[in-house]
Amino acid sequence: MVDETFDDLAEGSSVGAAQRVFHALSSAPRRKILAYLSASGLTAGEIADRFSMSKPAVSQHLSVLETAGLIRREKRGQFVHYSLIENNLVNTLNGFVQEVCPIGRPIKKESQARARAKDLP
Amino acid sequence: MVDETFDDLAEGSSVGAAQRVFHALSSAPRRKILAYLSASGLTAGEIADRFSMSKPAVSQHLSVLETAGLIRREKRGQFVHYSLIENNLVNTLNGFVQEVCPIGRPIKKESQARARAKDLP
DNA sequence: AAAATAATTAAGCAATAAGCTAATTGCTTA
DNA sequence: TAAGCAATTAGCTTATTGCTTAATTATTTT
Repeated sequence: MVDETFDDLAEGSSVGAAQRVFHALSSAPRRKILAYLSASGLTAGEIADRFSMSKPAVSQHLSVLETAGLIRREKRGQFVHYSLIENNLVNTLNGFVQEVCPIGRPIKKESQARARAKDLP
Repeated sequence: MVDETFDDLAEGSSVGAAQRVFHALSSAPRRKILAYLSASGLTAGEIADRFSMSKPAVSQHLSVLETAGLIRREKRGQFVHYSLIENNLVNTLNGFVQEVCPIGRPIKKESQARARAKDLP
């Protein structure tokens, strides 16, 4: 067992941006909200109308999505309009896929080196 | 409030494949495991060596990843080798990005229709 | 066959998350 | 300014997660 304590692959803060994004995406209602917002901006009430849960519950989900940087909040009069921040979502997912999928990256090299070390006398 | 009860955007089962994948990805240790496996297959013990937590804890994470269809398990003698199933990971993330990002899809049309309905007398 | 090693399962515990209702804040309008 | 509506915050309950140590299963080695 080796303690490295890097929360995410290349991030220092205790709860990194990637962690917030992936946590936000782990909830089906939150993904559904993102899908709704991909069609058009909506007020908090319009979003809540599309769910069977209470308004405060939806508000919490919106808060999680906003904290993750996936949606933006804009107050107009007594309404709060929410809309998608497409960039951040795509960037985070892409960053992860890059890390896990095809190309070389630091952790890949480290892991390969360790794998090789085991094969030698 | 309207109850629609579709867990994922286009899936019927109570806990859909997408939900399992996103849940699996919501944990930093699990993402780290995926990153290690992207470099080369590893035994359960080799994976556990890379973490500060206990072996059973790592085993649980591996189980979650396997249930999500992100990694495969292969027993050879007394060792268990784990390796990445790249296809499933990429497909699920891509499916989600397709839904949320650029192109037309059922939920998009539905939401746009509802948004328009509000603007009419 | 006994002992050692790899890995998992089981049982239990503290921390977190997701939902509810009730209360609060902020804006608009009668 | 009082009433009403939009939205969030607060306080609480229940379920789930993520870990721990101890016990179990399966394989290999002596």
